[in-house]
Amino acid sequence: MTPKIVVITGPTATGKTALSVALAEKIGGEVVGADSMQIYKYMDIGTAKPTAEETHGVPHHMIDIVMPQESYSVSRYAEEASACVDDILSRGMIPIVTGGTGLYIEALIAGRHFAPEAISSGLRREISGEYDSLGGEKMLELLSSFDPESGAKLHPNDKKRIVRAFEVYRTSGKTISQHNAETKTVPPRYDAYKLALNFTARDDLYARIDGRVDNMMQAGLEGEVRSLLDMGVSVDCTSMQAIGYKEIAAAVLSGGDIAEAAETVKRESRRYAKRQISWFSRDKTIKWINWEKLPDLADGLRISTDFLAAAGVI
RNA sequence: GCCCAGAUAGCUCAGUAGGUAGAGCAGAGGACUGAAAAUCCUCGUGUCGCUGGUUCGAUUCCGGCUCUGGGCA
Repeated sequence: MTPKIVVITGPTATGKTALSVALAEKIGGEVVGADSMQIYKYMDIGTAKPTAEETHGVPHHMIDIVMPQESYSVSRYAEEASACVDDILSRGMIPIVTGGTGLYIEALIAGRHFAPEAISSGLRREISGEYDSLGGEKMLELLSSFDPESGAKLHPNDKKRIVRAFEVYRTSGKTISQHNAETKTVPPRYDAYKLALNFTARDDLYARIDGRVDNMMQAGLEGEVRSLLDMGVSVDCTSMQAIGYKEIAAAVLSGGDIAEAAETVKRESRRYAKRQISWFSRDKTIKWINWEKLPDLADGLRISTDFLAAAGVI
C-alpha cells in the first residue's frame, strides 16, 4: 500500500511553519522541509527558516543541509527527501512535508527520476552559447526537428527550457518530452494529503508579506547577506538567487540604497507568492485553508485534523 | 494680489497639425519535469480637472473657474 503523508504548502508568509509544528505535536509527526532556499546553511533570516523556539523540539529535516556556495537541485531533493520520509514512516511517525516549493513537493510525491544533466561536462554551457549565437527562433526550429512536441510547447525566449531539452537529448539520446511522458506513467510514491494556506483577500497576503520583509530587515538581513558575501558566496550561486538575498547583495555591492532594495524585496516576494498560487491552484486535490485578515492557528489545526481524519491518515 | 507652467491609466509622463488616446512602472492572469525564491508567456477605456464658446465633431483651439508647482509683490 502506498504510504500516506501530509503536505502543508501555500504561498510565502501564510503561516506554514506554525501550523506544521502544531500539527506535528498533535498527531505525532516530523517536518520535512520543502523549500529550495531553506536547504542552504547560513541563510536564516531571509528564508524565514524555522527557529529553535518555533520548532518546539519537533524534528525538522531537509533544512540546512548544504553550503550556500554549493548548488542543489530538484533531483537531489526528491532522492534525499524521500529517504527522510521513509525513515520517518519506518519509525511510525507521520511525515509532514512543509514548504512552498511546488516542484520539489511534486517530485517527492511522484518519486520522480530526472533525465541526466550535463553541467560539469560543459555541455549545458555549450548549448547555451549556441542559443546566444543562433537565437531562440532558430534553436526552437532545431529542437522541433528531433522533438516536435517540445518545439511546439516552448516559447523562443524560454532559453532555460530550450537548452535543457537539447541537453537531455544529447546526453541520453531520448527527447525530454519522451522522458517526461515515461516518468508520468510511474505510480506516485506516496499517498499525499495536501493542505495549502492562503488569505481570502489578496491584500491581506500582501500586507503580511510586506510586514515580514520589514521584520527581516530589522532582524539583520543586511548583515546576513554581508557575511555570506564575506564567506565567498558569489552572486552567481543558486543560493544567491533567493529573493531578499539577490536584491540586498546587489545594493551592498554597488553601494546602493538598502531601504530601496528592501522595497524591491517586498515587490518580488509578492510576485513570487502569486506564482506559487498559480502553481498550487492547478492541483485540484489540495484542501485550501483561507485566513480572514490573520492566520488563526486553532482554526487551522481543527480544519487540518478534520481533513486528515476524514482521509484516514490519523 | 499678479505672472508663468502644469492638470491625460493606481504612479511618472507622452500624444492627438480637431475625428473620444499610449509608453514605462505598478497591477492582473497563466505556464512550469536536474537553476524552481529560478525561468518564461499574455493582458492597457481612462468622466483626457470643471464649465461655457467656436465647430458637423473638442481631450486637442478660445474664455472663465478650481487645484498643484514655481516666480514676483
